[in-house]
Amino acid sequence: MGVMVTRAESAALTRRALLDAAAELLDLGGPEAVTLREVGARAGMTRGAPYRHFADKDSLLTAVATEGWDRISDQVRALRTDPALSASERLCGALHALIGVGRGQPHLYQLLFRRRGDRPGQRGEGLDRVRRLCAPADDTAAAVRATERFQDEFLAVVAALVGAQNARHYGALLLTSAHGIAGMELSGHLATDVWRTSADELVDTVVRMVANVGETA
Amino acid sequence: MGVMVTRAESAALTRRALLDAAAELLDLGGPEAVTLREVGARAGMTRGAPYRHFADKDSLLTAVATEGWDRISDQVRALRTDPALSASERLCGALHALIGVGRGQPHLYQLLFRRRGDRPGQRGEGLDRVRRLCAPADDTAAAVRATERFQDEFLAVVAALVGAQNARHYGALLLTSAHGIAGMELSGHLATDVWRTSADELVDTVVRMVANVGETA
DNA sequence: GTCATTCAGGTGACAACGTCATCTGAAAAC
DNA sequence: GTTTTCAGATGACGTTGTCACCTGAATGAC
Repeated sequence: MGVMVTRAESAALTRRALLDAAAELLDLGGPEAVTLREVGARAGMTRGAPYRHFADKDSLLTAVATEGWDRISDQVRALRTDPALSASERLCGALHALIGVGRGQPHLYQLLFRRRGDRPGQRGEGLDRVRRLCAPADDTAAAVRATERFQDEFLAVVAALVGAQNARHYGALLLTSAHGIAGMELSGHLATDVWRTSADELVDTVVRMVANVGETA
Repeated sequence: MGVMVTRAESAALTRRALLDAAAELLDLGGPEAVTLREVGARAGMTRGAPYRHFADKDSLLTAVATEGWDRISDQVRALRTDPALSASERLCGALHALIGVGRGQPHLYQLLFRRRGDRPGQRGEGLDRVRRLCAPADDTAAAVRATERFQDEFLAVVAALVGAQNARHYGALLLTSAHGIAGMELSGHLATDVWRTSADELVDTVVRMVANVGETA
């Protein structure tokens, strides 16, 4: 086994371990279960160690969300550049990719669509009064970049179906609808005796409606 | 001022005060800000008092959500029975009522669509081993009833526009869409340079699409 | 009217958590 | 070789949810 020497490599490795542990705990029990102590323990360290890599717990979760967005963006990109798929198939695939996250990793999904700027009361500058590195702003900026990348990818998929003119409006419509479907399925508000339908049916209907408009208009 | 005598009246009054305090704190700073100590203080009591009226913090929040659903249900009912409104106006009104909650009371809105059965690790039976009253199950059952009432009201509004046959499917479609629009507006994911549209525009588009289908079909 | 019971509320305590200041040892820079 | 940097450990503090225990007043039985 290669002995780890350089400090940069070690830091990158521990940061990765911290992110993995946080993501795993998030999947298991939501943000409440992401305890800095448990994260540190799973990464083979003690409680205060994460503070060397993340400003606070919120920054850690934000970094997890950033990687989640990156992963979805990659999925959408793969769909968009798959020559074996039609435009509508690519769109359906992108929407189902999003909903799939809601099903498989509901806590991560909620984290992805968390309210921005919800950073709870910061208690002033601390940690030897020096920690200018890994400031909270950096993590949020990276998260915003990641979501923008997803939005661009998704917009391109929509534009291929309804044209560049209507892409923005109908892209927002499709994304918000899929988000609402995923959210209500996730929260259990969709599986009621009242609505006797499924998330997949709803997605199909929305896509069909938008596709019809895209053709006629 | 009338002196409070009977114990039942006193209990009902303090329960009301607790709910009001919790709702106010929720609006101010989200569920994290709803501290049992602060709730008790605002209700003129000490920290442990709420446990005589609610099983735990989660039950208190669930009760707040129940009242939120009740209020929205009343709004929709008022719209539904307003003779001065057309069917589509009633639908738009109901959707905007929901989105209005997302704008005015975002934390309450998120609480309304919170995942069911997310009750975090209950630590066993406590409080003198007697507290069979105000069990957590009661609050959740009441919350479910409240959401069902909303669903029924909303379904009736939709049925008046697209007919009873398609009401369930398109009702779910409209509700999920509105929920997604509200959620993404609330989280800030809608106000991006990518989607140059607004929540109101999206709602109008969705309603128009569904109305068209309702007419043609 | 008397007395036992119920029960809303107060109080002390505990564990868990986020976070900070401080310390330490090794890598890195010079 | 010396100094600086910095990842990580450790002790500590304040806050929070929750519990067991206690108290006093309203309630119901007789």
